[in-house]
Amino acid sequence: MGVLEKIRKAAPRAVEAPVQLPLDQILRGDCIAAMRALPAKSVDLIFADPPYNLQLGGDLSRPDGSHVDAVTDEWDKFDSLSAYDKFTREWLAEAKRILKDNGAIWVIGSYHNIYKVGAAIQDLGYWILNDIVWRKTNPMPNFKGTRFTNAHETLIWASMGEKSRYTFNYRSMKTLNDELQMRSDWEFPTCGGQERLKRDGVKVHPTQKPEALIYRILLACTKPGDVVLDPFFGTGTTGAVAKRLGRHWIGIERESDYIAAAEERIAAALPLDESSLKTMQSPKAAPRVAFGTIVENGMLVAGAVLVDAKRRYSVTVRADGSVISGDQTGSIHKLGSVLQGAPACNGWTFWHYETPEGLKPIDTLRQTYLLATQI
Amino acid sequence: MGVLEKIRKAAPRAVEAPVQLPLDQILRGDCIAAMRALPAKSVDLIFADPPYNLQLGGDLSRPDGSHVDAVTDEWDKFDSLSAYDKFTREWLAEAKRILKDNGAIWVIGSYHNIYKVGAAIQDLGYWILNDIVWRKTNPMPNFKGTRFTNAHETLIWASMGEKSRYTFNYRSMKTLNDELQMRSDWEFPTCGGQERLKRDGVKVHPTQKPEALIYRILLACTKPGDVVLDPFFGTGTTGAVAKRLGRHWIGIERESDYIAAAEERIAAALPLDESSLKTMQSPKAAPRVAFGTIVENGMLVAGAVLVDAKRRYSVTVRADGSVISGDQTGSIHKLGSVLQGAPACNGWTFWHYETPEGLKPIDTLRQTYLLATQI
DNA sequence: AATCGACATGAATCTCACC
DNA sequence: CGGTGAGATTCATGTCGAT
Repeated sequence: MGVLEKIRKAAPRAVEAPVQLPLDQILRGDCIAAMRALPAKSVDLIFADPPYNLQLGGDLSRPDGSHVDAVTDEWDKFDSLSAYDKFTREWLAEAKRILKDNGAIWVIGSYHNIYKVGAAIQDLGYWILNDIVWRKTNPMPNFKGTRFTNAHETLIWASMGEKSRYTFNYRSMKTLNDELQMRSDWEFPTCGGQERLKRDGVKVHPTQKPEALIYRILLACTKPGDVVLDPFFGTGTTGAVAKRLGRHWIGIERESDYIAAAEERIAAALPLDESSLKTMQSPKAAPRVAFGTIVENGMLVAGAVLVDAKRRYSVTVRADGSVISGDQTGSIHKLGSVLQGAPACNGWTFWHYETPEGLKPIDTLRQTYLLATQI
Repeated sequence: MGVLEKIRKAAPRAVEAPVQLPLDQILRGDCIAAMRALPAKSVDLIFADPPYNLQLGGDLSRPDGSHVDAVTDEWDKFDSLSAYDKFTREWLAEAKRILKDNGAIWVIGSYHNIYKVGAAIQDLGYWILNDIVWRKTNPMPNFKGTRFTNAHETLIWASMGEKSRYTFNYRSMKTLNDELQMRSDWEFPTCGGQERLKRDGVKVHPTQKPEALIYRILLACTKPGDVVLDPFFGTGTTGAVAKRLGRHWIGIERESDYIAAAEERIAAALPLDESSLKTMQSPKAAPRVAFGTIVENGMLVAGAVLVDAKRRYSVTVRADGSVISGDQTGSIHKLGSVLQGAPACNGWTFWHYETPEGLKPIDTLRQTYLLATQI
């Protein structure tokens, strides 16, 4: 074996250890070119929100005559369906090179593009694990009455191959969903209100995603310290959530306006145990509220301590909505029963949190949440 | 209209008529071969529930029915994936030939196959109108806790092309949904109980679809008397629902066990009577009333003044049913849009007239007129 | 100080018959 | 095939100003 061959063979190993990843940074530039500059097998998870190639027609107005602000940005325009197909396969191939063997990818899209994305994912040898439906609580109606209200978007979750050992924090998801398996249909409102980034009263990005959506994905499919890459970074939702959850992130973005907004936003994001109350929301319709939802919405933060009414027991809240006491972990209900040695326990009424007015049962948080979301 | 003109208008219909379709029958045989025997542009709607049989583990059969040994190596996987792709494109191409220019297709699938199906639909020049999520109220849990509970299936609704004029009974859907637009996420239980066909206590078909799902599709996208083709007929859910709704149906099925079950089932299905079908018709079918008719009948007199709800604009009614404001004249719709500077305006709801009880939209006059002249 | 109503807006492939 | 004009068409949520 010649020297060159030896070097070639040795190179991969040498690369593996001291991998030089631009952690917690935004790389400015074209998505595919920037990905090419990243080392192979170096990233744990990719979350991608690529252009949807909407192909909108003329102007659209509401029945009241007001104008609908559509996505008209250049980055969403492609010459043809096959040009979009080519673009999709190129970035997905680069993504596969960059991912670790046990890594995984999430891609979000709508019916305009998700079938092309999914077909490419399968052709490239990824293994689809689930598709997830994001049901919007407040979608834009179909103003002309021509179709069904387009009330959802689709996410595809895929591993590197059939045998790959991907990360799935099953317990976290089950706890987040109040001891029921998390299903493939998730309900969140669209990104608006305080969370929506604006400059001079105008939205910075036309398609900003809700943090709650990314939060659930990173909680389900990464471990603390993992590296999450977002090749279509936009205004940095992925970076902000990754920072909150103690994950490393890398963003790729072309538009400097978006980069500036993202940097400011991520700088202001607080890691979980310090973050202050936030108002996001999720479920509705269902009278049942998972304790995880209370945490997801920031009404209680990870690290908060809960005690029973007589302060005999205490537990600490974790990011996935489970609680911990010594070496015991589980749902609020489970730990209530275990610590008391009782056959069952309603965690909602058993556990309390500190307020300036004294202890209050966490059920008041659930009531507040229901009031805010149900009317 | 003179006699000659009437004949000229009728002529195209005469050409359409003598198409020889095997209505309300099950064609036994291979789906693609049977479709080839059907005439072009003859069917109004296709509902298809193609086999999903990919990556299910254990036994696997190709779309053509041949057996595939357990998938263990990459080549086999690729082979089965591309074979499925080829099969999908073949039957979708035949479907496109058979459909009328203003026809449409529905296909149901899961993440195993729906991306291949959707990509093929787009490549073949169909135009996707919506994708619909069927949320199962009672999905099978993920027993191993390795993924999210797969709690939904996906349906794609596509027309023959971007400009095609497909059928969509908007009002029926809105009524069905309690006067809110029907959304793209539908909730139904899986098919079970009395509805599930069984023989000797064993389910006849592994993936029988709930009738409620097909019912909603046919109600939304067909008119009474339309022809619905189901190329993967199975136990005939499409036929049973079509018969109930007064639509013609054609089924294609290979397995004689399924055919026998389907025939028995459809024979027992009872059609809804005409009057109940009629109530589900769109009020769009109600005859149009010109504003001039209202004036002609003295319900408003020339010289009457109309204003908008906030009294910001006003127009005067003229004898021919036009309205005037300053030097602007035209229809109630045109002046509504011109005065507001809006791209369009529904004059019936925009303009109001004075009554002792206050302002009322002129649409109430139209309703009164319709009530008095109908029946 | 609460409450109410007007107004704004969100990844949207958004009319159709008749000259 | 293009132009024209009549006619049909919206839900949930957040903000802000008026009462």
